[in-house]
Order: sequence, then C-alpha cells, then structure tokens
Amino acid sequence: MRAHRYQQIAEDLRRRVEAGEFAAGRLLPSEAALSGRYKASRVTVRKALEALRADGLVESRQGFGWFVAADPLRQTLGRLGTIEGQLAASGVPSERRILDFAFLRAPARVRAVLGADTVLRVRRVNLADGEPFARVTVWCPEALGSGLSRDQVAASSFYDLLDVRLGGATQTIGAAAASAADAAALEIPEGSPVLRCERITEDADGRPVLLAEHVFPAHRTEFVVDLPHPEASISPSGLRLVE
Amino acid sequence: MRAHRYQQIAEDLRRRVEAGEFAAGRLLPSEAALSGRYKASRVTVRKALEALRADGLVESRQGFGWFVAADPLRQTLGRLGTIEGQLAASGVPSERRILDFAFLRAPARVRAVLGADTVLRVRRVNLADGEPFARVTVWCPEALGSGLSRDQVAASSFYDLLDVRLGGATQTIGAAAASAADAAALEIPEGSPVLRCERITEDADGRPVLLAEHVFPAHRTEFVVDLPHPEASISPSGLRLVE
DNA sequence: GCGCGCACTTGTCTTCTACTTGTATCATGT
DNA sequence: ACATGATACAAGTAGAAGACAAGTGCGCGC
Repeated sequence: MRAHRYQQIAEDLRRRVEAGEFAAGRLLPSEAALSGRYKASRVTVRKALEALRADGLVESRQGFGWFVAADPLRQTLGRLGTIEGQLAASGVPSERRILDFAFLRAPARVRAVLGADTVLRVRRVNLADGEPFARVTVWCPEALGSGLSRDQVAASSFYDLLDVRLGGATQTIGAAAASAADAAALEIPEGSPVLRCERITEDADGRPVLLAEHVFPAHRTEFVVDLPHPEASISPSGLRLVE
Repeated sequence: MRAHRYQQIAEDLRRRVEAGEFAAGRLLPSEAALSGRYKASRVTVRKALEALRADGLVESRQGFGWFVAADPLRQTLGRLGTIEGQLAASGVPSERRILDFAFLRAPARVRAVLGADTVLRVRRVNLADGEPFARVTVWCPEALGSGLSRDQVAASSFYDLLDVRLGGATQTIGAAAASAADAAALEIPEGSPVLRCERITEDADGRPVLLAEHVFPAHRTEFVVDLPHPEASISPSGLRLVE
C-alpha cells in the first residue's frame, strides 16, 4: 500500500495522540523536532498536523506550539467510538462485574439467531467510576464458548477470546422501560426509560457467532452517529417501525 | 470472446480493490508503476482505471494519484433507510400534520447550536396508517427560513425547500420518558419510554443549518445499523455516556 | 517590579526537484 | 477500424530547504 509521507506522519501522530501519549492541553514536540524525528521537512510535518487540526484533534497558537485539543472526546465519537475507549481516554476507571456464567439450553430467540441448542450465557454489569452504566448479556454457541472459563471472560473481551475471524455486525437500538432485573443491576427505578441495544456479530463467513444485549440507563447514555453526507430526508437514518 | 488487455487489467484491479488490498482513501500504485507491473502501456492502464472510476470504485486527482473511493461509512449509510422509505416501500399511507409554524426567539439550546437569535420552529406529527409514530420539531435560522410558508413545509421536505448545499449531519439517539406533550401527540401514556433523536444538519461549509428533534414511541420503533467491519469491542458502537 | 532582549515557536512565503495525472500525437500490429 | 505502444508536454502535487515575520515565554540587567 502506498501513501504520501505526510499521510503516514498524520496517521502516526493521530495514533499517538489518541493513545494519550500527549495529555490533553499538553504541547506536542515542535515542528522542528518532529521534522527531525520523522526525517521530513517542516512543510511535510505541518501538513500532517494541519490534517489533524482539520479533525479537531490538535490546535496551535503562533509562537506557542501545537497542543492536544481540549475536547478530543467529540472526535472519538465521530469515529463511532465505544464507551470503553471513551472511558479509557478520559481516565475514568471502568470495571466489569460478572454476574452469571453458565451453559444452558438456548431460549427460542437465541436459538433462532445463533442456530445452536446449547449456548454459553454470560451476564455482567459494566461500571464506570464505580457506578453501573450497562447491563450486558452475551450468548455464544457452545461450540465456540466451551473452552472459556469465567475468569477468562472477566479478564478479556469476547472478541479476543474467540478464535474466529469476525465479519460484520448488526446493531439494533431501541428504547424500553427498565425491567425489575435491569432496575436492580443498574440501580435505577423500575419502569424508567432505558436504551436497549442488541448486536448480532457474524464471522467472516456470515455465520452469527455472538448475540449481545446491552441495557443502558437513558439518563446516562446516548447514541451518536455522524453522517458525512446528507440524506434525502430530514428523518433520522436507520430508524424503522417494529411490529 | 476475447477480452481486451485493459479489460483484464480492470478486472484484476477491481478484484484487488474489492479484496481490500488498498484501503479506502489510500493511493494505488502510480500509472507508471502499474504500467510496469502489468507490462502494459500507460494508455492501457489508464483505460482500466477509468473503467473503475466509471463504477465509482476509484477516483483520481491530477498530480496526486489514484485512490480508492469506497468510503466504508458511506457503505454503512447506504443501508440505512428512513422510515418514509420503509413506509413507501410497504405501501402504508403516511401523512404529516403540521401542528405549529412560527418564528420566535431561539431557546438557549437552539441558539447555541444554530447560532441564530430568531428561528423558525415547525412542529408536526408524522402518521403511518392513520396512527402517529413520530413527533417532530424542526428549528431553522430565520435567515434561511424566512421565505418559507406553512403550506410549503406541509407539502415538501425541508431539504428540498432550503437553498443551501448540505454537508453532513450528526445524529444523537437517546431514550427518555414521554413528556405530556409527547404523550398527547403520540397517543401514548405519559412517562412511557420513547426514542428521542436529535439531528444537527450542516451545510457544505460546516455551519449548522437545521436542528431537528424526533420523538418516537419505543414500542413501535427501533434503530438499526449495519457494521460491515468488526469493532475492537463488544460494546455497541457510537454509544456514549452523557452528563 | 519593569522593560528589554534572547531563544524558541508557529505562520507564510519562495525556490527547486521529483513525481503524478491529464492530454495529445504518431507509429504499429491485428 | 481499433487496441495498443511509445513519446512528449502541460498542469498539479509532494517534498526539501531556506528565509523572514510575528507571537510567546523566560531570564537578565536595571
């Protein structure tokens, strides 16, 4: 693959900024220093930096220097970031508490989606800063989950643990009233509004391998999607009526 | 049937591009390099590349190079239908009832987004098969909306009426409990869960031109998004915590 | 404390080279 | 007639190197 030099540099800088190598508000190395480090001229380095500024990732002031933009978080959202990434970027401690780890007969809905009679079901609560913000249930065919232990699931992400090449996913977001179980797990009143997301993940061959349901308290979460091109309608994209 | 050389090359390039050998937005080898690789003249290579451009697969800029045009986000968006489209496709009669058409001082939130003191506010209810399924409020700067009439808004879409080149949009989806106004308009109990979508539409220069709020009853609507590529996390994409 | 200058930074410009696409012309072989 | 090859030139971009202006921060001398 071919790319212009300034594109490579912009990519590398973006990676380092997003990885938090330069804390928010802190100065980046000067153009001259970057020029030396990347063995590229100042013009090239500036092009890369200006590309990052166009994305709102960094800013500059004459005579002062380049610094990480005060609000790099919005940028993460534009790229469809995940909450984990957001939390990590802002330094909020996050935690996952496993409530339940069991192999059982698949409920009808799960069997219909995954096409497996016996499944691994993991239920957990995600916490940010000690407060629960998501109640998660993941189903996975026994064939894929049989090698997993409760400790593994607690420590790592399903995506890392499963030994399959993943394909795409379909995500469905709806609103609902909190069930008793939701209310208990999320410490909110029963019946209060929640966002309910169901995600079906497929492997590279299009076979569904994971079914995940996430329930978020409405007052703490919202779904953001950037549409780079205008649609022909004023209505929200992707919404559909259900029966 | 004998395939011309440039057709063979176009086929091979198409295969490689579609296989993801060159990521979106990245440069292809130069015409000279391809000419050497395929042992064909630059004219022939160009014919092949122009055939791919006709299909919208690649683009070129003089002095810059050929690059893959396929924007993965755009592909995702291509699959996002709107409710209107869904209704039209299924033959359900839909209707828009204007509740309110007025120029007024912008509330703080609207002023902050649109940067205008006086705005046009249009409130309406969308109905499918005679039943309300969305309560919509649209704000638009007076400068843009001053030429509009209530009848125009009732008959056409805002996108058609506004004489601006539209850029992208940001869509935020959250859950909430139905307010009294929501409940009355949508014929649902007050406090029942609703999906609340806010969309900020910008013109080609990035200036916000429209702020739209859509409220849907949760039991009738859900949001679907296809993710062609797996994410590094199991969590729903685009979700964020709000404060 | 105050002003000044020094070192350093970004902003902007020029000049030059190398490379790429855009376009045209002419020759050649099937 | 048409695809292809070879070649040439125009126009645009990337990049290196350098110069200068303008803004910032800091320490020094007063």
